[in-house]
Amino acid sequence: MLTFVEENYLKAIYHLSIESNDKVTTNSIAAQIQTTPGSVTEMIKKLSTKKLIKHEKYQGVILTEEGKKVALGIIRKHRLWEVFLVNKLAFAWDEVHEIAEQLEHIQSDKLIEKLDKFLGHPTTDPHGDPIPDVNGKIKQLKKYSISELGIGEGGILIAVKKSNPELLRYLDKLGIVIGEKIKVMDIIEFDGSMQINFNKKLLIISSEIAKNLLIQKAY
Amino acid sequence: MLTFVEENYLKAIYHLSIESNDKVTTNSIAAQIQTTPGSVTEMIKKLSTKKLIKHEKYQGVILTEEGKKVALGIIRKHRLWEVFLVNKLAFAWDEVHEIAEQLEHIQSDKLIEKLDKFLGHPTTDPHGDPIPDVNGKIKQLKKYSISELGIGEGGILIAVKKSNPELLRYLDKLGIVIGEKIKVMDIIEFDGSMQINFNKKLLIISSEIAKNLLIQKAY
DNA sequence: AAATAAATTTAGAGTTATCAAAATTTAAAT
DNA sequence: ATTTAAATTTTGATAACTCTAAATTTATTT
Ligand SMILES: [Mn+2]
Ligand SMILES: [Mn+2]
Ligand SMILES: [Mn+2]
Ligand SMILES: [Mn+2]
Repeated sequence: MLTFVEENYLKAIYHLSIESNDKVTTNSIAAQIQTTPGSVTEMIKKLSTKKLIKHEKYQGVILTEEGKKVALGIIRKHRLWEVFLVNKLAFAWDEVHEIAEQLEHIQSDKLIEKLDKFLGHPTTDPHGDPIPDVNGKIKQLKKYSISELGIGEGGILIAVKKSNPELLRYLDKLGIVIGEKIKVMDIIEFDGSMQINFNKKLLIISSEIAKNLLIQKAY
Repeated sequence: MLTFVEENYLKAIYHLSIESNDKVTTNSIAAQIQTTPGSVTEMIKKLSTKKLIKHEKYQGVILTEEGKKVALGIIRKHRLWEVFLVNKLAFAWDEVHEIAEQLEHIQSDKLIEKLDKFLGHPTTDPHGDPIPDVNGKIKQLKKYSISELGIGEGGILIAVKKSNPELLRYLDKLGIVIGEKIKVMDIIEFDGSMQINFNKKLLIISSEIAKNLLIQKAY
């Protein structure tokens, strides 16, 4: 049985490993979890002896198969609870992440099975992120940030990179929601901001916002 | 902000104070929480400095108004989650207590408000226990254990004293459910077991079971 | 190739909660 | 009123996690 803290470390390492496609560094973990490098090193030792991660001194860590399975289990719980909060309790999508951070640690396999059924076996959470299945299988469909696109390119908005409440509320304000068509109309060289066509409306977004909008390319 | 452990102590002290109508002893807390008297004394000091309980050395503790409010808030959460688990996720009534023990510590006032609304503002949990309102008001209608009754007396079964899974499953087996009429038909002097009329069926129950069946007297 | 900078680990110490066992106080029995 | 028993508190030690600051290793400049 893992502690609350151990679970959070595994989840953080998983997320960082997806971003970097490589070994995860001590400092990046410290930044993600908002703790100090010294604490991270301590926990790395612990998770290593439990064979949840592999670690060579000064060389960063990677999750073992077992560690990855645990991490995906927590992410599954997190995202299912987010669906519950939005679809059943009528929370806004920017309010649910913090609460799900707590709910993801509730221990009961049966609870998650029943919750999944109650929600109608959803495949994505309110921010467009895929929900791993019971066995930890996750459908990672290739996502492109619109900041990588050129003029005239576009697709369907499927997710938002960071579930930051301020970001999500701003998107609400602009009328940007998941599932609609988005297309790059112009790129302003000066600051990288973009003119986009979202659902037949023209909008200007900063490069910082653009980075956070993830699409599935339309063929 | 209280820790998980502090919350559990306050809840335990509240429950014990209801049973005893008096100061709660160190040993009874230790038994309830399944810990040692030494640990209880340590925590008593901590909760006293936080003014959540009052304590005189060797004389037991009582909750302050603030402590009572906190305890009732946790009980409110516990019982609302139990309703959710039974009514929405189709758990059996003997399966929910353990999970609610975890869920009761999730911190979010808004979550509980919304959950309460989603459940239709229930007034009792699946075991018949009253749910405190947002302000900590609890409708403690007078409950009588049928073990205190004489032959011919009875009422409506409104609650079960202990939410012990084995007990609850046995009651299921006997067909004993909350909300139906119950009446004492005979008392066997030898071991205190009782013959009861439950919902027009005759049943024999041990004195141990009888103690746990709580009724509201019919007038 | 040295020197400097950055990242990582180690060392030492603090917090919260736990336990077993000893010491103290209160309650019960003789 | 003593003695004995029971309840409670204190003491000393441990576990999990945290921090700051010093020491070490690796990476980057010059
Ligand atoms: Mn989230
Ligand atoms: Mn978390
Ligand atoms: Mn319960
Ligand atoms: Mn609890």
